[in-house]
Amino acid sequence: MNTLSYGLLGLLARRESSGYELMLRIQPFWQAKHSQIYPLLAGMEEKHLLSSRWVQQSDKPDKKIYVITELGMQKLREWMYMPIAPSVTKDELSLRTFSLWLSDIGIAFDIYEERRKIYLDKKQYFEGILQGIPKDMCHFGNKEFSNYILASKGLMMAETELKWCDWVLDLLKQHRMQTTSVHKQ
Amino acid sequence: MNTLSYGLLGLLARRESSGYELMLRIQPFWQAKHSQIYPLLAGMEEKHLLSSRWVQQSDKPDKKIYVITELGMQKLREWMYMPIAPSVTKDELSLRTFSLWLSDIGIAFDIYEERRKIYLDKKQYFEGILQGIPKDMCHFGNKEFSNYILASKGLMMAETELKWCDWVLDLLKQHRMQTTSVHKQ
DNA sequence: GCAATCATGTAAGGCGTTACATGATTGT
DNA sequence: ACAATCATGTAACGCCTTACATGATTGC
Repeated sequence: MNTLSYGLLGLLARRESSGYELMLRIQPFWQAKHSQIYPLLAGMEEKHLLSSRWVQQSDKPDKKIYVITELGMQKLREWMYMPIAPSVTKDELSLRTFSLWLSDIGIAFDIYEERRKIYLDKKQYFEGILQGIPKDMCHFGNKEFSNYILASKGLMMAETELKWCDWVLDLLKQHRMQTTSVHKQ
Repeated sequence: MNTLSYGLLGLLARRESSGYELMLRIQPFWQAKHSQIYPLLAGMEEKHLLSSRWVQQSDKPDKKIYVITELGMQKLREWMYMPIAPSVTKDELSLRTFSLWLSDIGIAFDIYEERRKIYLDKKQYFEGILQGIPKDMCHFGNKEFSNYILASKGLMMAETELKWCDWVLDLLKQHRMQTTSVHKQ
């Protein structure tokens, strides 16, 4: 069983979901495509960690709802005592930043302004999540506590990323002003 | 050519390196093992993006130094105009946090205190990097500028992660105090 | 009309990890 | 003694992405 499987088990322990819905729920914390999740869920059902039923829908396509079994809950509880792998990040922007000195300042502006928008969207996404969480439910032992602290982390990180982007854009603006004033002299 | 290859090309454009050194240099921004990097570099040499020479060392094992070619520089410059993929993060702690309500508060303390140490190390690592960068070199067009803004981001992110961890640990402490006082009443 | 969302699935191939293999030097 | 660091490489396997396949509904 890999980490993603345990993550899906954890989401299903909170409430039953379709594969499609699980894919959307896990996105903000672990980017996985439907083509990875569907076979994984099928495998977990074969191992009796999950059970499923088809639900007919009139306006939308039929969906397969997965429910966690007692064996699944057992495996999930065991997972909580296992060592946690360090976080892995792969951000092309960091690698691109290494080679910034090769291109002109216009490209640099485009790159960080584009990224700024992404961070702003991210910030607003987590602000929306936090607004939907009733604050009196946010204490340890409650399922809402996890949503609360995860959304708070998402918001804090997005705010920092946004701050960094603005700072970089300021440095670029300062440089552009200095070089144009040199031209005028 | 994948993103990691361009990242390695970008590092080699700044200065020549061995495969081992490249593995260490790219770690903070893109986690890749030597077993992935060595065959990649060999492939890039076959495509004439790099050239290599063996350097003998008396105290340490011999090393193969890679140098970027003019063709490699050309490919790297072209890359700077291509769209940038969004950042991908896989953090087991986030998935573990979903299922926090299943385990007792002692486990929760262990988990976030362990992570706190990692964030503190990360913060100190980037502080060290920043201290080694001469501030007068930190403007656009200079190679040091990239190091400066990347290390600044690393530091800002680590500080935020640390702040978040302390905040979570505080919430856990508050909860523990409330529940023990209930027991006393 | 065209794109997006909802919904599930498979197949091929590329990306990445773990393990194997070797071997000297340095620090605990 | 034992672990860590330096240094390069290969092989097997698992993770993950891209593309293929289908099809209804909703909004622009």
